[in-house]
Amino acid sequence: MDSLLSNLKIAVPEKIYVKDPESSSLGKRIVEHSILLIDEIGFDSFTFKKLGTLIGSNESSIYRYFESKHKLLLYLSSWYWAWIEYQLVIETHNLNPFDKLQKAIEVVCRSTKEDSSFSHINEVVLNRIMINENSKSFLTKEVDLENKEGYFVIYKRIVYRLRDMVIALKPNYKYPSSLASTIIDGSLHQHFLKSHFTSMTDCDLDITPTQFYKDLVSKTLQS
Amino acid sequence: MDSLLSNLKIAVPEKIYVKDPESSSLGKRIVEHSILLIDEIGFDSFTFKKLGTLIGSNESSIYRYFESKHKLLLYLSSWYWAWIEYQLVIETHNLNPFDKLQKAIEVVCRSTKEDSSFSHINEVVLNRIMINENSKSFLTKEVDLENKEGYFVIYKRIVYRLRDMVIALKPNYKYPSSLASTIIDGSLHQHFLKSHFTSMTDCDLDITPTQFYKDLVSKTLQS
DNA sequence: ACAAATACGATAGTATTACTATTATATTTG
DNA sequence: CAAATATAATAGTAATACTATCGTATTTGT
Repeated sequence: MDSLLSNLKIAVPEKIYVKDPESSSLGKRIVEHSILLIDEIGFDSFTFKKLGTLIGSNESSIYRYFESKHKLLLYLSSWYWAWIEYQLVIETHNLNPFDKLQKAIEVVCRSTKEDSSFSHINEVVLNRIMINENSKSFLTKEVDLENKEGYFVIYKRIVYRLRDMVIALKPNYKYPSSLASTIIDGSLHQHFLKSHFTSMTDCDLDITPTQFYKDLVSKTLQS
Repeated sequence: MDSLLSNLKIAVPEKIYVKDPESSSLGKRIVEHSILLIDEIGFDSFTFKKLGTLIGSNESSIYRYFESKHKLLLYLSSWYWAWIEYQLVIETHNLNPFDKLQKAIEVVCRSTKEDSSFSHINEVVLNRIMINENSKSFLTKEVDLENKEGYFVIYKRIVYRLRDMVIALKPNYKYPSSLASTIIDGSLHQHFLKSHFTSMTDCDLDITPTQFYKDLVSKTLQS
């Protein structure tokens, strides 16, 4: 899988960036270290100035790639979901409807354990960022405008893929879209609870969000 | 009826505020209009200076009630969940386990349609704020510290109540806590999708998040 | 190889934010 | 009526989230 990925470029909606960070080594360093810095100090405290200092570059140079830190978060989010989508397509290929959905849940709910190192992006850390910060990419007053601009297409496509698998397995189920979006958003939430509010989840070292959602979905669709 | 009486006067953890906003008319005006202003411009653009101007008071006076806008959000969130808990206890009283859980789901998932006007707080608008901003109250780097300080006790108590109802109905179900927290967080998310990402949810004018979660839970626990 | 285009770094500047501190005045209470 | 308390007004600070300009380095096309 790693070798396949090395020939593929994760495609992110163009309007998100001013200049494609994949097109230069500075751009790659910006993305690479923004992930590490956001993970370390949190998105709220993260600034382009701090990032500039960290990578020995200038604040103004970073603005030539991303017009704001919010756009950078949208970029990271899109990249993450594109990467998940890639795994989703490959790993669910050629399975029967039931196994396909079960495998899909596994792909979207599992926590990333290994940095595939086919790129400058550390997927383990990026996964942590998504758990802590992903909601902030759409919980804004500009969400409708940004949605129109296409900034959330990849995220939505994942939900559609899951929804279609639900429909394929159980055509008369009434809430395939809501079930799909609940799994995606809910599993990030369960991972968060696991780290910060252990009393509100059953997930721990032994039980994973994947198991919870696999069980939930199979019971919901069996009857 | 355990904590019903103690919640009649909506009780918020004391450490959240510097001075109890319920103790003065200025305090009440701060809370009342912060809700309206956050709803209008969003929490990210909300500042104490703007609120001061709006209520014809001074920024510095607001700081005597809340030490930061984040603490104010924690206050609003606690107030909201305390108010939900109040309804939860009353409306689920004396029902059998199945009806009790179904009613509980209704209470936590329904959108507020009427301002009960028993206070200066507009519950309809507060409900909208929770849909858009509630996650921001815990998705921070300070979450563990603030959790220790007890800022999330009411929110957690709601999850525990739901969890206990799940256990009462189906003692051998493996994931009662995760199911409970999924309902609470997930229903706010479904409401958000309904307003901004209609293609990712089945909820609309006819179908409510309540229906989706009632169906989900009864199917999950029946088998 | 050379000019032109582009990228980057350095510096400066702006309006706003998220506060803290001080003092003066108004209001409540004992 | 005095003392205590609450509020308002003003000022100030460091940081944020940018924009603008300019000079130099690097890349590129011919």
